[in-house]
Amino acid sequence: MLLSKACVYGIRASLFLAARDAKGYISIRQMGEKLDISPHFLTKILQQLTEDGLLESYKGPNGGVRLTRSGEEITIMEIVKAIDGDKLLTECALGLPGCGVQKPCPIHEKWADAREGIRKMLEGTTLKEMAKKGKDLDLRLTADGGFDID
Amino acid sequence: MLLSKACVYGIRASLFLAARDAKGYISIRQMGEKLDISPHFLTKILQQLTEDGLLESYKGPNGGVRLTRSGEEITIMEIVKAIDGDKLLTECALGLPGCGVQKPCPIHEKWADAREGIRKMLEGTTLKEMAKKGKDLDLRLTADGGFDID
DNA sequence: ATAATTTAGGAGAATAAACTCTTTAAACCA
DNA sequence: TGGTTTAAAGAGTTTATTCTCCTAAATTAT
Repeated sequence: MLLSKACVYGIRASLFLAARDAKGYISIRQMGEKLDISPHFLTKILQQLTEDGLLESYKGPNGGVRLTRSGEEITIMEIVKAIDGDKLLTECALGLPGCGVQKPCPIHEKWADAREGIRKMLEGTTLKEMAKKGKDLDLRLTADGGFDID
Repeated sequence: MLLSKACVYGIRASLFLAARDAKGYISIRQMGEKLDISPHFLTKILQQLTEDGLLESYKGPNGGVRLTRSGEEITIMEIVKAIDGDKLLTECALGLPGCGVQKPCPIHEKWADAREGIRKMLEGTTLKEMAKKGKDLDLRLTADGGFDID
């Protein structure tokens, strides 16, 4: 699999946040229910995004999490890096120790090309853009198969 | 990770076979030692390739495995499919249940493009081609970091 | 025949990933 | 102050992957 489940959950939750019109905090429990992700697990995942500065959290009643920056400025790449790291974009596809530019493995170059495609996709896609498309076309995000946020 | 470890091991072993000048069987134990992969584990993995018809095996002294077809005709795609299946090329990147053409998720289209890059890489790379490049340039394949086969 | 070599097959251990539960800390409200 | 709501932190459980080991079956050599 390209992305870990934790990473996918993180993306979906971030997308959910970007799609919300409301600016305030929303609780992770609520999000978990909407997205059909265990709230406890989601808490763990979003903690990483908070540590990385992508989200900010607030405790107590009416607390929760929200995006620190506008959805236009946040790419999926940032979320992937925060959760899965950047091994997807740096590591050799055959995982040979020490494979690099000096002494590459036989598919190093071809894989580098394919990887660039992935990088472009991740870097070239903002949360807002995805959220807008999702809302306009009523695409699939939440557990019920729709894009209803509120 | 894009490919499972088992899959990477399968590719490296197949590449090893394609790079050999000798036509006969070679034991999995020998290959495992050269490639620094547990022979028992490698046996399990290569069984899948044998079941899939990519390899043929022979028991007894001087037995082992060999490619059924010429290395020119075998692409990495076939090995990946035999070991990891084709979920990498069919499943949605966000893994949403039921995501498809009719009701895609918001990154469905972009991911489809990136995925095509991966598919082209896997389908467009033959074992022989990799083996030749590996030998010519003495690239990295075996545990010692070289491409010495015999 | 008997022993040696090798793949096949399956059970099991070790590790990692995914997920759950409990406790703690912060913030709010009555 | 005391209770409620929420994220944070960490321990524990389950599941999947990776890897090891043992036995069986096939083939060869003596």
